[in-house]
Formats: sequence, structure tokens, C-alpha cells
Amino acid sequence: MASNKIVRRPGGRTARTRAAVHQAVELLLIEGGLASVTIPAVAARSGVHHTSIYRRWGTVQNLLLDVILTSLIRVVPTPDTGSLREDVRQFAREAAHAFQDPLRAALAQAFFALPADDSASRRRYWARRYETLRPMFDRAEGRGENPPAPEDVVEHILAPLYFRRFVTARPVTNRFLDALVNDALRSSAR
Amino acid sequence: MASNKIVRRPGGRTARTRAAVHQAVELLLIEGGLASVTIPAVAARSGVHHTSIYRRWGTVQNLLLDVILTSLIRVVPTPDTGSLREDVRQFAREAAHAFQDPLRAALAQAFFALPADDSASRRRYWARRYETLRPMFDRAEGRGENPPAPEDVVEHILAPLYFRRFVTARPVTNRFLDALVNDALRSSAR
DNA sequence: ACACAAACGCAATCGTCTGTGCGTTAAGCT
DNA sequence: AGCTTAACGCACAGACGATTGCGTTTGTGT
Repeated sequence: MASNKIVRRPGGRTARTRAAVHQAVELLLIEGGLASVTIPAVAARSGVHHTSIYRRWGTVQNLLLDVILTSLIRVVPTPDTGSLREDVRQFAREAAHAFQDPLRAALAQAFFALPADDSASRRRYWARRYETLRPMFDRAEGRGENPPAPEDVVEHILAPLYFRRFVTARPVTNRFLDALVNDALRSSAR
Repeated sequence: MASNKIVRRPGGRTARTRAAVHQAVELLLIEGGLASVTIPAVAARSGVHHTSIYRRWGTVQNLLLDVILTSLIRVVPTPDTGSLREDVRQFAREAAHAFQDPLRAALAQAFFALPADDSASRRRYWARRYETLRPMFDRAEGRGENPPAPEDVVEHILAPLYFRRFVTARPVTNRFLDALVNDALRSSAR
């Protein structure tokens, strides 16, 4: 057989439709939550024909996963205040604030509403997420602060926030955030 | 107008169909996860006509919520080992073990995959859940152990377990569970 | 500028979910 | 035991999501 090399063409129109579809998904998530995100709805909202969406993403789940991962990759600035405790405190405040944002909250909810059979992709995502925070801990180490592991700190901060936001619906106060920071920095090695 | 009092009749046939439908939902959750639970599928599995299900529950969400709340009400035994630390450790092991059970894991996932606009019902459920654990803490207090609040302990144990199970997919080791118990009992008042 | 084919739009179709009218069954009350 | 009607089963139909074939547009390399 001849050269069956497929020449992709991600530029121009493809990029535009992709952006339009992504934006439509985000708007639908904000307005109607996870259940309102269907391919026909996204098609109507974005102006892209639904057949195009079916061909590119196949299922709503794939589309959602693409939107989620793309959105979460957007740079969240890594704090650099001069002390690890203050860095972590700022990280906690930003995380708590992110859950107030309807889009981010809906994305987070959609993330673990997806079938849990993609644990590999989840681990890959979080590994990258830890890497973006690593400079914060390297700087602390450079100051001789003997910091804990990034993944443990992230877990100590985010786990209770997820839990209150999506499970128990307890309110998140500033005092609670400070207690989280204390717990995170007091934790021993695992 | 005459007496328009509706006389409900929850016994006999109604109870049987309800039980059959609930069991069908649980089986579907185990086998195919949240997405496989549709009214027609439940109808086929339970032998109950789908119109009956539509009339009683209306939507899949209502049905799922009913199944979840009914299932979670089932008594989970409250540990009583003689020391709070050992009680909490046992609670943590049981919780971690519950997430291994496909049904319980699927129910928990379905719980927060539902639209989050029912924070009131969530708080009510957790308030009852804390109450069932209260004897554990009362006994500790009777022994002069000065225990923390039940909701804080529950949060310290369950939040990281939910987080690893549904968000980061990190493995849960016995060592991790012991660390959770330490954190839970070390926490100051909020 | 030209040619190739990736990506898209359009129309039509199939399958499943959702919902309604009506007759039948059986729970609860006297 | 008999009566009332809540709850159920059945047939049917409308709505929506999922897919496919085919012609058109438009990136991309030459």
C-alpha cells in the first residue's frame, strides 16, 4: 500500500470550532450543570454542527474530559511569598475561591462524576499538577525549611475542600482554611 | 367539595415493586456504573413496568436519590473497643473497606454526581450520620479522654479517602490510614 | 497557484428515552 | 365480604440523542 500518512491540520477552522465547542460546554456547565451538557445542546450553542462534534469527540464524556483537562492546564500562579507557610495559605485561599467560581466548581464536579475507570489519566494529571507546585517547595528547601512532599500538602488542603463542597456542604470559613494550613504543614512523612 | 384525603397504601404490592426496583438499581450500578442506570433498564431488570417507575419517581435522579438515602440509612455498627483511638482506627478501616465494595463506591460516586443544589438535604443526612457516631465520643468523654467533635473526626478520616478514591486515585495503604487517625485525633477545636 | 484530503455541513435514519390515556389489579377501610 | 380507589400494566406516540452517507469547504504541502 502507498504512504497512508495522515496529515493533521489543527490550525484555522479546526481551532476555531474547537474553541467554540469548548466555550459552549463551559457556558452550559455554568448555566445548567452537568446534565445539561449534551451534544445537540453544545452544537446549538456553539454553531458547530453536531455531526462534527460526534466525529471529533465521539461521546459527551470524551468532550467533557477534553474540556476539563484543557481548562485545568491553564496556569494557576504558584505562590512565592518568601515563606512556605504563607505560600500554602495563599494556595488554600485560591483553591477555596476557585470553588466559588461556578465554572471551576462544575468542572471539578464533572471530573469525578465521570466513570472512575480512568485512574491512569487521573494520576497523570495530578502528577503534572504537583510538578507545577514543586518550585514552591524547592524554594522552601533552599531556605532550609525542610518542607513535606507536595502531594501530601495538596491532599491536606484540597481533600477537605472537596469534601465540604461536594459531600457534606459544610461552610468554608477563613478559620477553617487556617486550620487546614496548620494540618498540612504539621503532617509527617508518609 | 367532598373529603379529598388521599389514602396511601404502602404495603403489599407497592413494597414489593419498590424493593425490586431498588435492587435493580443497585445491580445496574455495580455492573455498569452510573451511566447504565436508566428507567427502561431498571424496568427490564426489575420486572416492573417502566411507566410505574416514571409515575412513582419521575426521573432517574429522584430514583437514585431514594436508593442512595435508603441504602445509607442501613446501620453501620459504631465501634466500641474501649479507647477512642482504636475506635477511630476501626472506623477508618471500615470506611476504606466500604470504598472497595463496588456498590458502596458507586453509591458514593452517584451521591455527589447529582446536582449540588440540595445542600440542605446533604447537611441533614450528615447530621444524622454524626449522631449515630456520638456514643463513641460520649464513651470517650466518660473515660476522661477529652475527644474532638465527631464531625471533625469524620471529616479528617473521610475527606482524604474520598479524595484518593475519586479524585487523585492514589492508593490507600494501612500506613496511610494510621496517619489519618493521627491527624484526626491531633486536630484542635474548630 | 494547484492538488490532495482532512475537517466540516447537511439530510436522513435508527434506536432509546420520556410521557400519556385507559383498562385492570389489589391494598386498605367499613 | 364488599367498596373505593391507589397503584400498576399495557399499548401507543412524541421527543431527543446517536450515527451514517455524501457533497462541500478549506487547511497544508508542493
